[in-house]
Amino acid sequence: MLDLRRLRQDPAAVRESLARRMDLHALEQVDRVIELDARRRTMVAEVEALQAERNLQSDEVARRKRAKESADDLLGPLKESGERVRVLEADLRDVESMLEGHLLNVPNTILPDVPEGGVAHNVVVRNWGTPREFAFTPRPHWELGQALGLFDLPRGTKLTGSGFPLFTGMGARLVRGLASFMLDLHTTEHGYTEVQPPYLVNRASLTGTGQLPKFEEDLYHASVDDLFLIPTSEVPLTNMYRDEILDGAMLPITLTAYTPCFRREAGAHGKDTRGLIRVHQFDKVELVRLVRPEESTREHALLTGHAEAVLQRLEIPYRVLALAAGDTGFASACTFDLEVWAPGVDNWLEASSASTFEDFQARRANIRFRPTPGAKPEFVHTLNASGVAFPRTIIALLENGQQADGSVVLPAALVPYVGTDRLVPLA
RNA sequence: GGCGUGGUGGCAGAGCGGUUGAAUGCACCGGUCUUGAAAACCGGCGGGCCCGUGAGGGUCUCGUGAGUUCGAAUCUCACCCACGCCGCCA
Repeated sequence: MLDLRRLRQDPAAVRESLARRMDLHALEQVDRVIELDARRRTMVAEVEALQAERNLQSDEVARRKRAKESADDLLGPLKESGERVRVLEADLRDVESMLEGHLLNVPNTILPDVPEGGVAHNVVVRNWGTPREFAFTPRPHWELGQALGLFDLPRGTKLTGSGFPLFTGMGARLVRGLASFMLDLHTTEHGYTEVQPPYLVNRASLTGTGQLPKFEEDLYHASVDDLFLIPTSEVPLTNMYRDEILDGAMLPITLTAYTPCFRREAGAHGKDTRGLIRVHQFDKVELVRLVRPEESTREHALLTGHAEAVLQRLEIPYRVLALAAGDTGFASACTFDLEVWAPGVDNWLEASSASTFEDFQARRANIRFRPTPGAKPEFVHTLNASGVAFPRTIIALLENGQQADGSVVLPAALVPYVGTDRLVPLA
């Protein structure tokens, strides 16, 4: 949520920043917000002036009653002005709810360093690792997975539908190993606190992080209880501190969680339907940081490094993309994507997205802190990154590690967790 | 699912329908004292919004929303949440 005062003070700067998203709708929303904000302030002044007058008269009634004097002459006018206040307040509430409705649909502003343009203008800021030279044509992960008995996608489809992968045997073991490996890395070496959160969350939580109200169609909904399956553990982790005022000494708060993620992927039908590239349910280890505003740029780099460390330990070649303004997510002010190299499908696949939201989520979720004891509360800055998403990591492990004999060599870091250095085809 | 109890400021915990934004204690901030610290003492101390360059002023807020009333933390209704017991179940 944007800061109304900032919008009021310098609407041109906000509009300019939003324009970089190349989202005309956002600009229209902002204009509505500016208009409603002005209306709201006029109405507030009016209601409050009337209330102030009423309060004085009401105090006079109280004073006279205490002095055992008659106050009957004041009661009539007070009753009447009470009705007027009631009406004005109802109008005010209407305007305020419209204002909030529009404001919640305005995306975050973009940071100055973010590249201009749309998806095509994302910038590769660095590469890590060197894609292997293959003496044979590398096979796609779905062939490898089937040959190695790691997953059974047709049966997963039978259980639920397409996009709900079923891992089996060493595949299931690999998933479990990856979870332990990543959590161990982040908790022992990067200092995160491990969390095991609920997988269903309420509307307030999803509004806090920005998935609602705009992206409801992307979420699985348990309608009887009006709860939603989490699309990422960013939602429960960030919302842990919703409506709180934190002690500045607690910051930065750094959290990690291993959870499944559920995404309807509405509008993505027919895209990347093969294998594990795009699925409705996947596991992910998430990293969330709540930090002091002045730290957020540095924290963003640190966070990105934590996600990169996972891929480095797994010896997976990857590249870091600075997303262009037009490709940056609704709530994000700046995002770096980590894309792993997948030789079998001959493509780079997003395995992590590291974003800084500045105070956008903190305003929605009302997460504040006191810079020093006794000081006025300020909004924290929130950041998060996948550290990292499983399916595409598994794709990269399989496709990069595959050997001519059909086996897959695992990176050394994973051996203690999976119990073998090599996955071999079923007999 | 049934019955019961309760939701007040960072925490604990008072609160007759009218100088109560809310006693008191703790915590916290500033000060006195001290070589320093502790203790003691003095003072301050919720949050949002609006107006104001500022000092400051106004308004709202005692789970949420409606209602009664000139006036509600205090009365009524609905909802939400927490806790306890029973039932069911991992």
